[in-house]
Amino acid sequence: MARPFDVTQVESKWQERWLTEGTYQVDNDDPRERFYALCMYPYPSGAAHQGHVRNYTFGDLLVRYQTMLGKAVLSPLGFDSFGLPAENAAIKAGSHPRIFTDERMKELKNSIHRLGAVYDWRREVFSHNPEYMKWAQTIFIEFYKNGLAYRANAPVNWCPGCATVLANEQVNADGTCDRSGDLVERKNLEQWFFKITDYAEELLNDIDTLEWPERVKTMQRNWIGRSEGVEFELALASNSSKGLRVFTTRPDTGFGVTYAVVAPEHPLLGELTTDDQRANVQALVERANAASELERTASSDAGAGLDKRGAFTGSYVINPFNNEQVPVYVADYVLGTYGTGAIMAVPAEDERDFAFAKVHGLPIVRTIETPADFEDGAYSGDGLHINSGFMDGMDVETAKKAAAKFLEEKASGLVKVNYRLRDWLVSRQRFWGCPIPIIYCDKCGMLPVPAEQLPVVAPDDVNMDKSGQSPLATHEGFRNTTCHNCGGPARREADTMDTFTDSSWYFLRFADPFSTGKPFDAEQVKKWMPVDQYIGGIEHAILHLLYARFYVKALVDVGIAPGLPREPFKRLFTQGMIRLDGSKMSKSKGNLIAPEKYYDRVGADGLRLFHLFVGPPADDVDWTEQTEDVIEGCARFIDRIVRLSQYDEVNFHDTFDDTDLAVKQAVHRTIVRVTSDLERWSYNTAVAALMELLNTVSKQARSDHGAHRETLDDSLNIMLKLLAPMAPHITAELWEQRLPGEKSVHLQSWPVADPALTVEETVVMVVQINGKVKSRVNVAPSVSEADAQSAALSDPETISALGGATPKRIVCVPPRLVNIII
RNA sequence: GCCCGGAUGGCGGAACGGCAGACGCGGAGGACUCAAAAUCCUCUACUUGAAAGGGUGUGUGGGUUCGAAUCCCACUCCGGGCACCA
Repeated sequence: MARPFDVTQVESKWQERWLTEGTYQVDNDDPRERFYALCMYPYPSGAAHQGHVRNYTFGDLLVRYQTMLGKAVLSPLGFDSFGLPAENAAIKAGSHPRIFTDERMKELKNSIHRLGAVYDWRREVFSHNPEYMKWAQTIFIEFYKNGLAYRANAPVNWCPGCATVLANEQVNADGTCDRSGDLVERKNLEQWFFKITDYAEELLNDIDTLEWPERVKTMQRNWIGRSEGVEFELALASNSSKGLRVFTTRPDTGFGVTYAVVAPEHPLLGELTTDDQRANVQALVERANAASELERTASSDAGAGLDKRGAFTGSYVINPFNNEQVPVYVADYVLGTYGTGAIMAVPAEDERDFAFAKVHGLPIVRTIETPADFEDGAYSGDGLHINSGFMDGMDVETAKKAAAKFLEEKASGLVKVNYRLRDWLVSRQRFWGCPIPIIYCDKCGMLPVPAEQLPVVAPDDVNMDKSGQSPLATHEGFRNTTCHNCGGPARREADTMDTFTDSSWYFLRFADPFSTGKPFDAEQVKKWMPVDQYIGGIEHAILHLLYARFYVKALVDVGIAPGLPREPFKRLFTQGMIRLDGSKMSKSKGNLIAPEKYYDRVGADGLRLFHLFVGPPADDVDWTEQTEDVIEGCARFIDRIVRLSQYDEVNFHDTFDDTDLAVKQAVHRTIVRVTSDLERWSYNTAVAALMELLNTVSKQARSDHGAHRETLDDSLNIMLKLLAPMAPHITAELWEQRLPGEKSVHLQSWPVADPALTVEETVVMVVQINGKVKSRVNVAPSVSEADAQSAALSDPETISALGGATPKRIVCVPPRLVNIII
């Protein structure tokens, strides 16, 4: 493809200039209105792929557009540089993850640079930078001191492939590891947790204040999983001073309780089990322990619940509603980690209880009248209560309140809210992460590492082989230390922090990486936060976006970020994925399309235009054979602009005439269109509008009649400004060629349309007969209803189409249409 | 099973109750050229018709409306999330 300019030369020239002239550096005391534009900082996996290109194209467009609007735009970038892939690659290559990571960072940075995306690199943050680690550890210690970080023995998700524990959020719905795909095992281990559950309510409520895609908000709401109910006591039949606490969201169905169930992990199970049932119970518990989390909690195609496995404990409890004895079972469909680990079972109104009751031959008592067409099974809808004593005749909502009151008085009942959200497990038994800054002293116990000893950095000569324990634990030099409190021997914590802790506050550090002696200066950060526009992939809908929200709230509360807004990301945009042959492009799948070949052929500008033009930014993109042609088409558009702005085959005339006015109007209407399209994330139509404008301008200028020189120049200059955020290199180059000595197109103000040029003098009004278009007439945009009607009825084509019929009714919507009903 | 999102020419998509298919890709024809590439111009939903013109058409079926791709109801298919959370 022969191009009218040297792409590589032009693009590298401008990339150098933006960098060396610090065009997009911005200071914290900048007096202009502020805008914080942020793309999720990447994991450095090597050269950029099309997903990165898409992400940074959108981000860069925003940075340049907001700058032209006159704002001080904060545009930082960094790297989420701790993580498993580097560690695994280093083990394989016999290298060190830092060497590996530094190389990948360099590659990625280079290919982002070649895209022409501009950042204030003075603010770069990367996780394995000791300075960043120091503050990450400081934050951990502050969380610890404020009771937000704690150590506990708990059943945790263990991934054998990654040889580490995982957070709940990193386990897929089918029980496999989000990263390696291995089946996750359940283990009891001492681990570190962050108390995200303290913030469950706030995290849930604040979702309403966010300008985020509904989809993401719904996913977070579901993940937090709030449910309101009553916790109360079922007294043991054998000893009424003791009770089994259960949680239910349906206290109104209490009269239908025909048994109770405890989880296999329930602390009271031993006591509840009678001697004659012990063998059965033992077998059930053993089977539940052996079963993977997958078998226990996941489901088959038949929906929730496999076979309802359980065993009778031999004990009975008293249902407080009717004082009847009901048997207590142990079953693995009840989870030890949710609610109280025990439930009251109401088979008539709960599907799972129903299935269990059927299998074990337990009675089913309906407490809600089922609708006439209801067949069989559990009925969970609304209806009037029956068989329910004082609740008979009440609807579900009313009965819930009555039952709660009853349980508060009679059964130590407590109205309670439970969340599906669990505390965030943050310790990892891996090497390439930020070490947890804690020591264990035999005399003084568990102590945070003092500030002056931070950061705790791992030594280089550690054996990282997967042995199931933390690599750092095997390094005696690291492990053994001295207690700063008593001077005696102590051991360091050998686990590292989840890398999601690093990505939970990097955006705060970006806003102020300059202050010394603290993670950041809250006063400085306050100038930029919250992020005005956050851009990233939908895959972070739960994990990163929930953790970061928690971090910011916690940082404010522990006093590291006083006065900061409690929500970090005001607006979020999630871009679509790029798919090749139906599956997501990713390094692990090995189906990447490198941008490099496009940089040489069509330029970063061509590739950027393609990503903007191919479809709505939020939609997925299918990379097909046609894609190559569309990319060529985008480069062709650039070439046409180059040729036109160099007056190639252009004719001129001397005086401004109607054809020039029409062009001028088209230009100003395009300003309106492009501006509104950029504001509403409709980049594909913004590019289309510019293509249309080029067609219009070029057609006139290259006709025999030609263009008025001054009008053409104005048109071209405005077009270059509108295109500048999308194709920054060529627009900067052409601007410089056309207007030498002027400041760069990127420092120009965004064009404003002249209202006098955007109004239409006449518009085409459609004339319909019975809703079908029969004719078109020209009318003034301000035409009255009466004039519109008479214009339609006197139109010859309409008269002939009517064929003498008398209109029954005429609908007038001036100036758009007249619809004649006959 | 529950909750979201989607379905428009050969293809990507446009149209925020008012001319369906902007813009681009592909395709056809033409100009330029010794020729090709590049570039430029014209046409391009389907169908019927020699043409003028007519008919049909936004996943399917209903509804609201003078008027529906757009709003409502039911369904089909595709994509995503959640899923024994009491």
